[in-house]
Amino acid sequence: MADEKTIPAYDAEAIETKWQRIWESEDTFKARDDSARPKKYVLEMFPYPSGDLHMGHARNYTIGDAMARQARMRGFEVLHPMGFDAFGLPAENAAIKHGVPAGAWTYANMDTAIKTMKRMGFSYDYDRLVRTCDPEYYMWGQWAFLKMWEKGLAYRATSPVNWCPSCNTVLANEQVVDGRCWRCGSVPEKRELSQWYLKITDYAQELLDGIDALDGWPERVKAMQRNWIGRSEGAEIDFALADEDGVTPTDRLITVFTTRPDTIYGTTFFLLPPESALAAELVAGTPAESAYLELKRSVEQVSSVDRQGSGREKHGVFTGRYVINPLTGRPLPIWVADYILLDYGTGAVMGVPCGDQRDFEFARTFGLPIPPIIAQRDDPLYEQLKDVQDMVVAEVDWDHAMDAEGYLIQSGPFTGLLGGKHSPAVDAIIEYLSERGLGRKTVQFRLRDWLISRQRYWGNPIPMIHCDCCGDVPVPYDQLPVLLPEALDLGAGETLAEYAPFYETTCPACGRPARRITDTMDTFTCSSWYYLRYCDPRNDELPFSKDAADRWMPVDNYIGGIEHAILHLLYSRFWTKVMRDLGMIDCDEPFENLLCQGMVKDANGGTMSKSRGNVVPPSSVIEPYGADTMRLAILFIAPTEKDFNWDEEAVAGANRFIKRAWRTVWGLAGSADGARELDVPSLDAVSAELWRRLNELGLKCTADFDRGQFNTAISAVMELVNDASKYVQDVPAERRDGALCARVAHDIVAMLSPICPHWGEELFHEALGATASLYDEPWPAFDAEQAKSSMVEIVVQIKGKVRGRAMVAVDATDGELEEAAKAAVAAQLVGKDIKKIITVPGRLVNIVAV
RNA sequence: GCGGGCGUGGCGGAAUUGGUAGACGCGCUGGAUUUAGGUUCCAGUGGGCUAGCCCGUGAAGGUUCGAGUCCUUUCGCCCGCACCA
Repeated sequence: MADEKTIPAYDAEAIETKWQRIWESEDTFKARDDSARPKKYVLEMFPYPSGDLHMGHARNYTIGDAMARQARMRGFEVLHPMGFDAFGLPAENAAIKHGVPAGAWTYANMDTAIKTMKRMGFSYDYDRLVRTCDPEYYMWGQWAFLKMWEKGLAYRATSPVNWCPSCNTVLANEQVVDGRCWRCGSVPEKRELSQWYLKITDYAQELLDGIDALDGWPERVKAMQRNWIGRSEGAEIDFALADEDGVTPTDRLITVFTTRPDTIYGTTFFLLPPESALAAELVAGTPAESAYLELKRSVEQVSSVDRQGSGREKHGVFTGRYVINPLTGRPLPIWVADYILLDYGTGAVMGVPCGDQRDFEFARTFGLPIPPIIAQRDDPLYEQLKDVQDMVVAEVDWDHAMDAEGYLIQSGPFTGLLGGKHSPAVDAIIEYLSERGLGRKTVQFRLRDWLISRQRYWGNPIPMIHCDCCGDVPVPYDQLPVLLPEALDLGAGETLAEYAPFYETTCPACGRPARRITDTMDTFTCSSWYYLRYCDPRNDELPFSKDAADRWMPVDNYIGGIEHAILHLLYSRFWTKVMRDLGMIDCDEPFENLLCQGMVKDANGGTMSKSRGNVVPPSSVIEPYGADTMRLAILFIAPTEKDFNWDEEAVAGANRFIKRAWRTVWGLAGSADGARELDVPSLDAVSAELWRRLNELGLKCTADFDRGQFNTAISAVMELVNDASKYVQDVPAERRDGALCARVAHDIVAMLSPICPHWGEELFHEALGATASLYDEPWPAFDAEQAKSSMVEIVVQIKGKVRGRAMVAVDATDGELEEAAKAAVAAQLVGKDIKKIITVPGRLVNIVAV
């Protein structure tokens, strides 16, 4: 019998070290490919090894670990792997700064991080560890590139790209955030370069459609992806370039894209972007040329940051040339304007000042006419022009464009139709244009192809060879991997492009001397499929076997930061679909449920950063309190998806609870009677109530775990610990039910163990006498029937206001409920007329009386 | 401008389908233990007053026997995208 004096002290460090050693030596968390249990794949976004782990990692992995451990107890075969996104620029920078090879720096950091992961007690299957900078991993990225090359999904093209002058490399569109480099914050320059791309646009429609089925993803992430893909329905319309006389159409057509073909009768000018080759050609040698060149130059000087914002003043130059409006036959002056983008749509726009705010502002700036072609029913113009097909009113006096729905006026045969996005007028005009070969219905995406080449050393080499005779030739599969050389002297500024032992080779097609491509792939290519490699991490014939991937995929629970809402999560969806089309897997969405955990801020709500000096390192909590307290605090302070401010008091509170629960379990264990089965009918009233609470709170805790709502799961266990400790305190030892004590102790330990695993194992073995791991133990079963009490307190309302309470049998009939309720508030019903009585069994009775 | 989300005590936050608002914890107040501090334990803790009633989930309406929850309007905040035609 344990009393206060014999309960061992809670020594977190000793307990945690002990169990970490046992789990490791017993392979407790190995995922078995041949298990008959249903699978669950729990995954946290793998870290970049830039040093030790920080609080954000600790939170991310604690959430995943609690899920993984609970899933195991719930009978799943759990795959819970970890790895490192190990290529990237910080390693190169460190190499240059400290003179250490990038690889050595990276591997040392990974070792540090693994130590911390183990110290936190995360239940990873370390046998499946993946490091993206290992040749055994990255060669399969090269393999995938070659497969995509064969399918036409990888290609080389020359176009204006974002060049980061500080990182000395190009960036993908997705990596330019708010007009700045996602990593270093520099403003990228536009450069015309030959670069390598993956054709993610081939999957634009499928990537968009797939979002609808991602029920387990947060709305905001789905919204961001939809936004990024940016589908627009509209029409392409061909405008004939006019001869130099400005009125005679030539054979040369310039096509525009518009979502509002219904407004074509309101077009009064035609727009090209400053970078347009056509614009340069049109003005060459004309009086407009110098003004055009000046505009072009000024646009190049303005950064893309400053070019943003709809309030910006618009600049333009008239080229002196015209196109012909295909429906009205009227000539339209061609202007070059700085608000037109070269790489969206067709790079040419019809200017409709009446229906588009930007065009409106442009027209006002340059004195171009703004004829009304759309009006709402309550607009006087509507009455005046609803039947007028010809242009009668050539100018409006509005102060902004009318871009809402309205009825077409002065619009030829389409006058009177309802116009707007997806309107009858749009359909009618597209049909009219199509029949005459002047235009066609089309869909535009904002999504661009994924620019994957980087002019950096520490990355996965693109497995291509350039031969002067044969062009770009793929490295044969049997020559993979293209190894990244380790002998480069980064400190001296040497690059792959200058390192002859790497780039000198022969052409696989003709055998003549040729040069390897010295660009490496964007690190996001490495992180786009690591979750597939975990399924079969040591395969040396394929990136993964189909059997293994089909067994484990999709990832059931994916946990990580919101910062990857577009980049990583979109690329991974794309990669998965490519693998599916290669016949490598059956599934076509990699992540079933996505949880974006909130940030850990400092005590004042500020972002933790080294430069601010407000970083709370995980070790500062582990050392005084232990990993279990840290895990408990992280999960209890706030719901997983919300930001929280680091709170030293709350951590101390978590430690207080874990110690109290420790004492309570030992106290219960001291009264336990392992030999006897729990006999519920024989329990006395106090014991029966504890039994009922165990079932009630156990059910709540289980449901909260299933929803990933750890803060309330913990609060349910806290309530149970409160009740149990009161029981031990109030009931004399000889009157406690030993079997009940054993059961309650066991269930408290089991329910808290996904969160405080070392604490759980120690109590399970030392206080409760178990011999096998707690994680081979099934999650406790609770019974909804046993959670009910025989009597229940109901609320008695009069006209919806609480006026009294009554104890009734839980299975009381409506009539009994009414009688009990009336008795409880009899005094307040005197002289009143009861109109109606509503009864809600087990909850309340509402008496409507006046 | 477009899209997503959120407003509940001093604080973090609870509240399946509309059914006792504020679970659980932090903090605070009082008490016990203690030489003291800390620890632990007990009691209390939304606001108001005339002390058993009134008011209370950003605000105002509505539906309902009954609204934090549903509907309408409105205010405030956060996040993402944005000269995308």
